Formats: sequence, structure tokens, C-alpha cells
Amino acid sequence: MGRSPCCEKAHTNKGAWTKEEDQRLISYIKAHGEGCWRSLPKAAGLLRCGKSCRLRWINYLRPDLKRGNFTEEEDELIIKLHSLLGNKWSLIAGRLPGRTDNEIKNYWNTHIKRKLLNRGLDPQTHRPINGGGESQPLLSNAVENVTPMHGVKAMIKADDNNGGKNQRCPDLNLDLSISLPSFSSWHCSASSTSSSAASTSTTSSSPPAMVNPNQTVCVCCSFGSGGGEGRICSNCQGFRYFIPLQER
DNA sequence: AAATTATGCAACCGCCTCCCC
DNA sequence: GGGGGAGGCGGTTGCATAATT
Repeated sequence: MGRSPCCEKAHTNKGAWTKEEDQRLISYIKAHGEGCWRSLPKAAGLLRCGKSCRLRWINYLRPDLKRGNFTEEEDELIIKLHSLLGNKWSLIAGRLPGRTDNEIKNYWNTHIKRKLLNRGLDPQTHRPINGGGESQPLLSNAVENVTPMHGVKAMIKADDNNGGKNQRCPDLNLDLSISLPSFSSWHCSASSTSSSAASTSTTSSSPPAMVNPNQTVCVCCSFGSGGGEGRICSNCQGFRYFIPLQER
């Protein structure tokens, strides 16, 4: 049986994109907008798979992309988010405006992994490699804005469905919260029980009041969906939550 | 200067999830 | 509720360039 191919591979180009192909794609999307990637190549006169067009646009041609080196701040933010979310590159990218999941993934594999190893931290678990650093923080001391979430452990509920694919979360003590660009984005507007906590004023040096161990905080709203990736949220119905341990 | 090795990144592949019928 | 199509995601590959020998 097998799955049907996403496009007619016999008549599609592969490999690096030419300037002409780029230009065709850009002008088509400028004229018609994104959407229906499957039919886009034909409509735009491109001999490319729709997925390839989407990837090229999202990762390279989009006008809002921030090209160039990652800053130290971005580095640390990626590390923090990775410690919370694992290899959820799209969610991580959602918190880094102008960066793409592919770019972050590549950057992680080529730079940050090495950086963490140099710090003596396991890039996957963010724990000290030699086990001798039990009292060490999970993340570098250079990470500012990291404050303890008193008594709160976290997990990502969505990964429960992975059949153990992500074994990392249930055991990982994520005694962390991070300074977010906007506290107001911590909770879904639809989440009335949480919004009162979010509105409590805080200072950057104290644990935010929103980190109430008895409340449920939505990870996707807090970290990933700001850039229009809300499809995973659906007003947070059983998907990507921090779950206080006492509820488990 | 040439050959070899290492590195970085764009692009592809296949699976998963969502959405519509 | 189930099936199928389309989009999205993460892992991996392969090529171009840089660094080293």
C-alpha cells in the first residue's frame, strides 16, 4: 500500500532553489497570499513540490525573517525554552521573532549543543553530565530571569501520547520560570481561572504570582503560540499544560 | 597549492495531526 | 465516527564553504 506521494515527484525539481524560482514564489505569494501549498506550485509556474515551496518561503523568503547571527540573549532563551519544551522547535521559534524552527534546529545542533557540553551539561537533559553537580542549577548562571517555581514541577501533557517517545518530561524537575516578553500573554484570554493570577503585579526579581502551584498554565499560549501557532491551543483544551504534580 | 577534514545550513523525507466531508 | 487530504513538524541528508594538514 503505502502513502501516496505529496506531489508528482517525476516532474518536480529538487535541490537548491534558483533566483528565478524564488522570484516566482515571492511574487505569487505577494499577489495571492499563503495557502493551499499543494496547488501553489502549478499556479505559480513552479516545478516544485508544494511542501518544498512552503519550506522555502517559511525558512528563507519570508520578509519578516531576521537573518544573521544569534545574539547571546537568543542563545540563552533557546536553551531555556529547550529545557522546558525539548525538541519542539516550532514552539521555540514562536518565541523568537524572525527566527524559524529550521534555523533554530540547525543552530542548536551546530552551536548550542557544543556550548552546553562545554559547560558540562547534557544538551538533551540539561543536567550535569558527570552527575557530580546535583546541586548545580539546570541552566547556566548566566541565565538571568530564571526564578524558582516553588514546589511546582512541570510536564508537557501532549507528550503523554507519544508512547514514551519523550521520556524526558515526567522525570524532569523543571523548577523554572522565565521572564516572558509580556506577562499578559501567559494565559489564554479564555482561561478565566488563570487570568486573575496573570494580572497580579510582579517584579522581575521575585517569583511571578502567576506561578500558582494549584493553577494550570498553558505552555502553548505562554511560549509558542504568539506567532500565530495557535492551532495547537484551541483554548487550551487538554493540550500542552504545565500540570502541578499533586494533580497527577 | 593541493588534498583532506570539519562545519554550517538549505532542503528533503516521512510521520503525525488537524480538518473537512 | 471514520477516512482521506493537506499542512506542519522533527530528524536527517547532502552540498558548499572554511579550516587544517
